[in-house]
Amino acid sequence: MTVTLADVAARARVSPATVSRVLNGNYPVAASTRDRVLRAVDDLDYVLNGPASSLAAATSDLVGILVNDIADPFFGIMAGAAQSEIGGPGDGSGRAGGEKLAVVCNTGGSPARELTYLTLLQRQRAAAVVLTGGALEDPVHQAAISAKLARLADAGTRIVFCGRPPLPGGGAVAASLAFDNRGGGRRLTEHLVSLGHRRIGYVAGPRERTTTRHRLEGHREAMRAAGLYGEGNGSTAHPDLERLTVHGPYDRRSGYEATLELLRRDPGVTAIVAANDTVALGAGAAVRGQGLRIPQDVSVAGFDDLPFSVDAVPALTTVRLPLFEAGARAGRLAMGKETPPPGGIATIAAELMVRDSTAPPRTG
Amino acid sequence: MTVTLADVAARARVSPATVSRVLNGNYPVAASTRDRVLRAVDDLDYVLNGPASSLAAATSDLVGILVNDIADPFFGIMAGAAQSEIGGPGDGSGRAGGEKLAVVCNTGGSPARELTYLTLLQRQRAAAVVLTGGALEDPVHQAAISAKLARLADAGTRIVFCGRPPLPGGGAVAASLAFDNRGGGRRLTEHLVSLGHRRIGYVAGPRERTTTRHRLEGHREAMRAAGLYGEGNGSTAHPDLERLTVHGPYDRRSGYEATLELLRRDPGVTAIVAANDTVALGAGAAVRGQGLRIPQDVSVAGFDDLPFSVDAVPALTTVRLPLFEAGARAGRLAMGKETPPPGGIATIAAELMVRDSTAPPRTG
DNA sequence: ACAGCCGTAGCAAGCGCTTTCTACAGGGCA
DNA sequence: TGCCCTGTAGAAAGCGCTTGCTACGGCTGT
Repeated sequence: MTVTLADVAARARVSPATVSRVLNGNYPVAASTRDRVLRAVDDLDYVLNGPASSLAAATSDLVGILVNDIADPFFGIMAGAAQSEIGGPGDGSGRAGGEKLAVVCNTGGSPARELTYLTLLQRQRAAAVVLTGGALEDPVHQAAISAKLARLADAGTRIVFCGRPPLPGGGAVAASLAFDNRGGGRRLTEHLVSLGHRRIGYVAGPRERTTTRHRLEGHREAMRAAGLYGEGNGSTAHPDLERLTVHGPYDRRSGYEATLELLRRDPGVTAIVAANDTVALGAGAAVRGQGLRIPQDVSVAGFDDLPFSVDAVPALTTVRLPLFEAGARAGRLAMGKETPPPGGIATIAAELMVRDSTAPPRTG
Repeated sequence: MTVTLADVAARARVSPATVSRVLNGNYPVAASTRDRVLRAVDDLDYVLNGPASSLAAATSDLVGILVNDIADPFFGIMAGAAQSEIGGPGDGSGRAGGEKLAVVCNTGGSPARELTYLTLLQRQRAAAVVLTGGALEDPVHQAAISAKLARLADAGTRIVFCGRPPLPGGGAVAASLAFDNRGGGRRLTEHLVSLGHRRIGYVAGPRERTTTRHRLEGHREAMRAAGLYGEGNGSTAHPDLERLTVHGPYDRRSGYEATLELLRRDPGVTAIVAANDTVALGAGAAVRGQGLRIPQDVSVAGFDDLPFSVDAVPALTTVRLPLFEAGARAGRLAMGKETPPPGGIATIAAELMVRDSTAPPRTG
């Protein structure tokens, strides 16, 4: 049926072993022999049998990239960047070595699917796995993930976190690139406070996610530092702070509805901070829907600085995360092309981008 | 080292064959035996060796989804929908059968990478491949793709096109879901014409792509039908039509720059039609940057109706493509869960969404 | 009561590669 | 001239699983 190594060997009048060695380039082969083999490969249009190869060599060239939501550019940008570092040398025809199959797997934010994908990847004996985005904080799930990653790791799979905080135990993970969500959140709210805002509504992401919590903690740090809403710490916030916080998924609809809710709870809010830019878009729509102007009546801010944010009207004040750079670095780490940061953990800075959607509150 | 089928067999006191049959559920096994085996699997935390399994069975559970730009929600939405249909029954723990590993591969629009991924998938003996989005029209590349797909197909891989026109020859492809880009483009321009616009700038996508061409052809059909810019057909358009068309990649920057160019070439344009919503965002920014108001001075329209379009200010008039539905259907087709449309080709309707970014031109 | 089945389980032969070990031809050196 | 080393190629033993075929016990049918 399909062409096998043996067929190529026969045509090139060498042994299968030699063909294998030519293809893998990991053993000296005389130039004339190599040419003969390569010609035979071309003539027969031979394609290596991946499973057989992986079985015999006990390794595969699959690299998995797990994302929470593939339709969200936040993940798309990171995944694309990672993939570009993994997918072999440039986009050349290169039948050369390092060719890996970088694939992205969409968990939809579901812990069960995350685990399923990890198992599938383990089954394929993946060479590396990159986990992107915030993690669920449920201890049961976290333990399951840890265990799974440990097994993957000692089967030789390299594990990299990208935009995801390190595991409590550390353990199996080769490298963690974590965004400074807390710092970014803090600086964003500081900016608002410094403009004169006091009543700031916060549209948070889904509960129990590290990203959500860190950004929210940064926000509250800034609020408290400004002497607003007294003491209290992460878990026990001042009641007014709780009242001005609404949780929801990371999508525009959630931003829209949460903002309406916020405006209802306290018609006096002068600023809305959203969990991310997509949510901020929905928030902005809700604000305008109430007949309020941005930023004159209500300031709106996002997080991530996705490409569309600069084109929003008015241009969105947000926190820039170097998604592309982080994804690319994660890809290199996964390939072993870059040495991990000291301690295996790197924190990636988040930069405040002040644009036109925030301004001082209306006096009076 | 790692646990093998034989280990499980030993622990369950059965033969490896029996374990395999329990796991695959394709052969009668006594209930008591099955239980024993499953317990052993759990006890040992056994995970099937995918490559070995694929080798022996001559099939794999990999399904590849090729996209042009993973950071673009246009593709993300389709890919996510397809993946959700492929990834097994719900997100359940399901160690059940149909579990496939749906993976998305980002070609970045590069023909070479597209081919590379196809080869990699062929190497893995993928169960199915879904190709999404417009295709390059270069005959050489098209022939290469056709040949590759033919080989994949007769190695048993199911091929599905989603949002991509059928191959000239038809051939290997099991099913093609094609968007009615031409019709959508036509209706969009008809809408503008009916509002009274005559000088309409067109920011087209990259050359030599089916999507670009079809949308542009639809636009020109409408222009000619309105008696504007005389005759001429697809390839030989009226010079003025050419002058009001600028090509560029599918990103906001391209939209921005192309629009500036269009405004320079003819300061009298009263409407800008963009290749897609992302480009339209950039176009809108350029229009405003020139001190012009949307839609009072210049109308702007997009294509795709991505989620953010409704939140643009003003809300974007565009053409809605049912990306999620199409992706899901493609996923089902790839899994063989749905019978292909007659002739293997289905055209998916595109619906005009009139919103606030288009209005009659200023009289005088 | 015996032949024949049906329901289960095991045997063993691969699937198409990789890789260790062995073989062999030249060439350099003493 | 003879020996050993280097460079190159082949033989063959798996890698861990699937599956066609065989085996065997107990039931059914007559």
